[in-house]
Amino acid sequence: MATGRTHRPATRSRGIPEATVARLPLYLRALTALSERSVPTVSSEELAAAAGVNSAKLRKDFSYLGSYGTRGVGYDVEYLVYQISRELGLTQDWPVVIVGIGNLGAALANYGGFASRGFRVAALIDADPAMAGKPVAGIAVQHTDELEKIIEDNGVHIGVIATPAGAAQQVSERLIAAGVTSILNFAPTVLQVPDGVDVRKVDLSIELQILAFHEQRKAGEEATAEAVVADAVAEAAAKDVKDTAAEQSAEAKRTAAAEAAVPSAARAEATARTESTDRKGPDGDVPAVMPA
Amino acid sequence: MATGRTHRPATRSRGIPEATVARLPLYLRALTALSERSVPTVSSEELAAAAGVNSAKLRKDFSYLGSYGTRGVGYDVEYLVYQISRELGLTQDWPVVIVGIGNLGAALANYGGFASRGFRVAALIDADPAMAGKPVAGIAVQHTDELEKIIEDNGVHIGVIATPAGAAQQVSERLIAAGVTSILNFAPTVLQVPDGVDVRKVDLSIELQILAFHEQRKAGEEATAEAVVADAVAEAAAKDVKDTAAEQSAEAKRTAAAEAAVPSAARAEATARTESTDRKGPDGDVPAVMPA
DNA sequence: CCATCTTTGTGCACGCGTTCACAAAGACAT
DNA sequence: ATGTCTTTGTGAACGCGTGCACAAAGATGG
Ligand SMILES: NC(=O)c1ccc[n+]([C@@H]2O[C@H](COP(=O)([O-])OP(=O)(O)OC[C@H]3O[C@@H](n4cnc5c(N)ncnc54)[C@H](O)[C@@H]3O)[C@@H](O)[C@H]2O)c1
Ligand SMILES: NC(=O)c1ccc[n+]([C@@H]2O[C@H](COP(=O)([O-])OP(=O)(O)OC[C@H]3O[C@@H](n4cnc5c(N)ncnc54)[C@H](O)[C@@H]3O)[C@@H](O)[C@H]2O)c1
Repeated sequence: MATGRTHRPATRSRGIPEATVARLPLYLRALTALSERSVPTVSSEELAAAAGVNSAKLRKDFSYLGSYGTRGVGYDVEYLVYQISRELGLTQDWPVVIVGIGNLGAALANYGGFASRGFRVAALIDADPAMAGKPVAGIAVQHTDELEKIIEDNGVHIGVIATPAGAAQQVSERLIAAGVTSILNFAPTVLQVPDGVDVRKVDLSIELQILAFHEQRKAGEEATAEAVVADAVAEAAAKDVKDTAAEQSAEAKRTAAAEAAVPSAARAEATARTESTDRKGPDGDVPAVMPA
Repeated sequence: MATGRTHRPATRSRGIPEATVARLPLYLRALTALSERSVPTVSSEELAAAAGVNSAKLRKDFSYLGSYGTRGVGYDVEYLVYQISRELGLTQDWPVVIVGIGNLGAALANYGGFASRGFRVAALIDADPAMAGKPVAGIAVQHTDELEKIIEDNGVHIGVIATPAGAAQQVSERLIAAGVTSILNFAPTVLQVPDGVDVRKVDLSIELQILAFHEQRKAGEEATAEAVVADAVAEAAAKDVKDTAAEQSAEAKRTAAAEAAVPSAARAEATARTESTDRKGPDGDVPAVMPA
């Protein structure tokens, strides 16, 4: 889910591959668990299993950090925890602000995993005047007016956006102008940011859609005759539109497509459909325009 | 953040690359926004800009679905919305259960973006008897005892796990045994699942750590002499441990590493450190073992 | 009907990431 | 000290994803 990486060629000689960086937290978590159980050393095989990756991959990942293992024995757990933590910049304290203290923002503020790894919630910010001063997770919510001052006073470089989609772009601009250079975005929008600013996004809806794709695949394999037929109907209808429209004006084609697509979709759905609600998300989230 | 994909070679002839699948929801969102504004057609260039990707990539992605564009004009918005929706399996209704109705689970249940794309929250499940019957987002929470029955009765194939990390593996096993084949996991654990089950994870902590890594990089570039020195000290201490330990037994090396790593880390931190809290997350989240 | 202009669809090359497989390093026993 | 056994670190091959660049398709205007 990485986005917006400028992927500068790393002036620094030691360039750790992005894919490796993304796995380091995984290794760190597994190592921390071992450390708690006072396990002194661990082999690449064992650790890889715990982290859910290939052991060769893990060894190669570690090789980018240096030679921290001992052949015939494995890796020293405590030592590796320290090295990875240092590489990830976790040996220092990162003040973080959360903007948008609604359902999600409040949950994030309450999340313990935040503080447990060197991240400190420096402030909670919301545009709703009614929220101002109200404590969430033991911290008083501050109004958006204070945003710039908060960022600057606390030397914040990492911001979390949990506002409605419509406000996200503007919020990101204010954060960046005030000094933030890393953003974790929970709003379903593509943020436009200048070079040098890293954006990572977490999008529940996208994750579910990807799962749905594979789920449909699985269902399609033990294809019920019924489903195949329904699909064929939809397919045929779609093709008809295309072929017919080819001989028409672009305008006519568009109309034909829109009209034909809906009924065919409805037909394909008929088998599984339970209830057709009005698809209209709250906040700025765009409603799906699928057949109603 | 894809995980656990079995990556079966796709019996079906039409194999859409995983990277493309992950982008389809992005395109769909941009297209839906255009559709709302009644924009009839869109060029690959425009749509790519809206989705934040390269236009060549977008065209190639669409080419896997078929030839849905018109040269010299672009793509028909409505038609493309339908095709992508169908490809993602969004023309059918997917019942979803959320397990673990705490801070996060409740926020998810309240999230409108869920229902807005063909996903229907079929049930909310929690192990806490006190929660049972309590309505969250208009749905009564049900007890874990009912899990299997709920899954089977509603034909649920997609499950969301928002329990503490310690419970996640067990919950996933029950879900899978009851018929779930796709899991969206918010708990910070690597789930062990059988072939044929897709798992995608959302891990806030990992995202922040990745951001911290890049943030540290940026800070290192306009390296203050102070920071360089502190880093060098830590580095030297670390090296010392390694070199010295090489002449000792593994046991001694481990001890030396553990002891030396802490003070050197503390030293490196000294500049930026604000407050050293006891790192102990709630729930099953593993506490970081870094210098206290 | 022809010319021009726009935009798609894709062949191709390149770079990154993954995985295999193995030589070398080192622990440990004798 | 020497041999055996375990496990690392990495060279090399491969496959996937990305982006360039362009030919072909088709719209549009004269
Ligand atoms: N709730 C979830 O589970 C969930 C899941 C995935 C994505 N999201 C996304 O996260 C975002 C927040 O979701 P939510 O359910 O918490 O919504 P919400 O409506 O409960 O909360 C949004 C909050 O943002 C505040 N806000 C609005 N404009 C603002 C601005 N310009 N500056 C600062 N604050 C502002 C509002 O006052 C409100 O408190 C949405 O974009 C949503 O699509 C939510
Ligand atoms: N809150 C966040 O912003 C956030 C962010 C990232 C990750 N997470 C992770 O998501 C998970 C939930 O976080 P939270 O803040 O909501 O925690 P929480 O403690 O508020 O909620 C956990 C809920 O799960 C229920 N539960 C416990 N064991 C269960 C079981 N076996 N079956 C069903 N339900 C069970 C508990 O009764 C509780 O209601 C945690 O693993 C956390 O690490 C949370």
